[in-house]
Amino acid sequence: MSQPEQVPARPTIKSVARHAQVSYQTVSNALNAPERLRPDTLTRVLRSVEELGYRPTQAARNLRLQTTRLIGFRSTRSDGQGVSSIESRFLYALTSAARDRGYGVILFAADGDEDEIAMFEDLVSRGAVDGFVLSGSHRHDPRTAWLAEREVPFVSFGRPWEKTSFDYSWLDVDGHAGTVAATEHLAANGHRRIGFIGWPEGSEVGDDRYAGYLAAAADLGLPTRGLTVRGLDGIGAGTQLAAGLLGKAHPPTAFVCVSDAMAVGAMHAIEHRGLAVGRDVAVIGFDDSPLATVVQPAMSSVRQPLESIARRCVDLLLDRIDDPRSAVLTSVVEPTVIARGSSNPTQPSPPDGA
Amino acid sequence: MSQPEQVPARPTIKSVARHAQVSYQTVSNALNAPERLRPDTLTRVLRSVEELGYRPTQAARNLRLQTTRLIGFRSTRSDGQGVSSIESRFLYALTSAARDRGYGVILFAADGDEDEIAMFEDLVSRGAVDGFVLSGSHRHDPRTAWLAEREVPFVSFGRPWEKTSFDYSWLDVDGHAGTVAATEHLAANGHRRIGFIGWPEGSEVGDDRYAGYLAAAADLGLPTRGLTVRGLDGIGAGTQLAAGLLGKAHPPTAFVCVSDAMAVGAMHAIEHRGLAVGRDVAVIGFDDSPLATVVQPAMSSVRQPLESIARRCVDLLLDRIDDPRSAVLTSVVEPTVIARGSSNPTQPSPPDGA
DNA sequence: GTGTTTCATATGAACGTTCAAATGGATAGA
DNA sequence: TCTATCCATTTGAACGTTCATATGAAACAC
Repeated sequence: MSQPEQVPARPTIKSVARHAQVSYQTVSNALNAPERLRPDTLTRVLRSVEELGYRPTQAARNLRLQTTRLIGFRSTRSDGQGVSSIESRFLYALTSAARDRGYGVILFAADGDEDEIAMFEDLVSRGAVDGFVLSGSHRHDPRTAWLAEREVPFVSFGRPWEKTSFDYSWLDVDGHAGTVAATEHLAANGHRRIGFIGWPEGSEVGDDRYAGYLAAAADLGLPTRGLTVRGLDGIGAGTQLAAGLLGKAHPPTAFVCVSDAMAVGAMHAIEHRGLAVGRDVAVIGFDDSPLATVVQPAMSSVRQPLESIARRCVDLLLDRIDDPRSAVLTSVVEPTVIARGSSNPTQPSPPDGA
Repeated sequence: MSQPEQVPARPTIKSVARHAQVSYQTVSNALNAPERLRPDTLTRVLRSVEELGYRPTQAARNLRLQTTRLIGFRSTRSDGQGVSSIESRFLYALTSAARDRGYGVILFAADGDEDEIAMFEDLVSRGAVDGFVLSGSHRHDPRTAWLAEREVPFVSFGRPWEKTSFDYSWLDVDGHAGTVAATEHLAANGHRRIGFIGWPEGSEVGDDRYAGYLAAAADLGLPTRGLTVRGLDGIGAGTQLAAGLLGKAHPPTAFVCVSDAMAVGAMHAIEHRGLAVGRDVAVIGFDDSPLATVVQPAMSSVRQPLESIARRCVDLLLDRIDDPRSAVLTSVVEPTVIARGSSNPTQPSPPDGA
C-alpha cells in the first residue's frame, strides 16, 4: 500500500563508484588525494559526487581515522547566579570557530567539578570526543590534573590560579588591563575622582580587576582613598554601594564597576540622586553583557573579545590533538572599552575628549 | 629516551575477550544480551569489563548501528539583543535530558534560517546527527518544511505560528496562561488596578501574553482601559512606560510585564516616584531570567518549566527517531508564577494572602 | 621487440562494533 | 547406546570509510 522508500537512502562511496565507473577506493582518492587521479577521471568522479550529493559518513571516517572531530564543552547550570550570559556568546563563538576548522562542539551538562570529571571519563572512555575546552577555572581546580594525567588534549579559557606540576595551554582575558583601560577611558573624559565598585576580596577575577583600577589610578595620579567599595554582585548591591560613595563629602564623578550588574545598580543610585548618568556621573561596567544595551542610557562596558578567544582556543586545542607534544602556549588577551552613553559627557559627541 | 606509551591504549572488545577467555562476540552479548550467557561467564566477562574499564567505542557502534546518538541544536548569536538567557538554561536542561536517554547534544552556530538549513544539510548528509531540536519558531519558518520533506526527525520548542501542510511534534509554553496566572497572582494579593506593560503588537509571543492579561482581567472583572502600554523591550523602555501609567490620575497598583527587562524598568519607575516596590506597587516579570534575582527586592516572575520541556522534547524526538511513523504530539505547558519580594505586600510574609 | 620505469587505478586489509547463523557439548528420550 | 533437543558460545559477515600495497597498461630507453 505505502511506498517502501519515500526518501532515497544516503549515497555511499560505493554507489558513487558505480555511478562514476571506478572502484570505490578511487572515489576515496578523488576526495583525499586528488593529485593521484588523472584529470579526466577526477572530474568524472567529482561530478558523480556532486550529482549524488555524496558526503563521507561521519561514523565510518571516525572509526577508520580514530578521531571524532568533536570538541567537548561543559554547559553550566547558570541558574539565577549572575547575568553573565558570557557563556552563551562564547559558546556561539566556539561553535563557529570549531566548524571553520571542521570540528563540532558537543555539549555536556555538569554541575560541579566532580560531575564534570565524571563526564570527561565517560566521553573519553567511549572515544566520543577528541578534546575539551574548559572554562571557569578556579583555585583547586581538579579538572586540569585529571585531563593532563590521562593525556587528553584540552585548552582552558581561564588561567590557572595556582601553580601546577604540569603545563597546559590556556587563554584568558586580562581583567587587570580591562580595568586599566576603563579607568583611563574615564580619566580621558576629564574625570579625576573615579570610584571603584568591586566584589569582596578573595575572588580571583574580582581581585584582578580591582588591581587594575588601583594601578591605573596610581599611574594617572588619581586618588583612590575612600573611593572604593566592595560587595556581592547584583544590581541592588551596586545601587547601595554607589549610593554610599555618592553620599560622601567628596563623591566620585565616575565609577569603574567590576560587573555590568553592579554598574546598572550604580546608574540607579546616580539617577536616584537626581543626577544624570553620563553627563554628571559616568559609569562603566564589565563584560558587555546584554544588560549593557538594555538600560537607558546605554552602558559603557569592557568587552571581552570572546570571538577571537574562542578561535584561538580551537587553534590551540587542534594543535594538541594533531600533535600531543606540541608546545604549550598561554596568552592573555586585552579586552576593549565599548564606550556608550553612560560614560559620555554629552550624548551625541564621541568619547575621545581630553 | 622517552617512554613509547605512557598511557595505556583504550581497551577494545577483543582485549576484554582475551582477558575473560571468551570470544569477543560473547563480550558483546554480555553487554547487549546478558540473558544469553551462563551466569558464571556473565560475571566473569563483566568483571573483565570492569577491570579494564572497557566502554564500547562510540564510532564503531555508530557505524554498525547506523545511528549517532547525537541531537543537533542551534546556538544563536544572542549578541546584545535581549537578556533572554532562556537559551542557556534550556540548553543545560536539554543536555541533561538527552544524556539521561543516552544521547548527546551537538551544537551548531547559525545566524539565520537559511544558514541553519545549510547546517542541517551538512549534518544530515554526513549522518552526523539523528535528529534536531528546533527553537525560536516564527512566522514563515522554512526550517520545519525542509526537515519534514527529508524525513529528518525533529521536534520544535515553539509552536508553529501558521498552518503547514505537514504535521510535526512541538512543545510550547503557554504565554497566555502565564499572564493569566500572573494577573491572578496580583489580584489574589488584593490588587484591583493591574496594568500591563507589553511589546508592540505583531510579535507572536507578545500578543499571546497580552491576550492572557486581558482574558484574566475580564474574568476577574478588573479594569484594563488606560492601564496597558506597549513598547520595545528594555529596562529603559519599561521605566518610561511604567512612569507614564504611574503619572495618571488613577494609576495602577500593580504591573504585569511581558518580560523581566520591562519589569526591572517598572521597578525603577516605582522607586523613582518614592514608592516601595512590593509594598506600594507590585511588579511581576516574565521568563524568570537571572535579572529577576539580581535586583532588589527580588522580582516575581513567570517561570517557564524549561527542564520538563527539554525532557519532553527529548522524549518526543527519540520516539520519532525510533519510529519515524510514531504519532505527532503537540503540547502546551503552563508556566508557573515565582513569587518574590516585588509582588509581596510585606516582605517576610508568604505570597498567598487573599 | 624486450626490459624497465612511471603512472593511474584496483585490491586487500583494517578500524571496533553488533547481529544472524553455525557449532558443539550436554541433557533427555527412545 | 544412538538420535533429538537445547543452550552457551563461537564463527562469519557487515556497517562505510581510508591507507598501504599490488596490478596492469602505457611510455620510454636499450
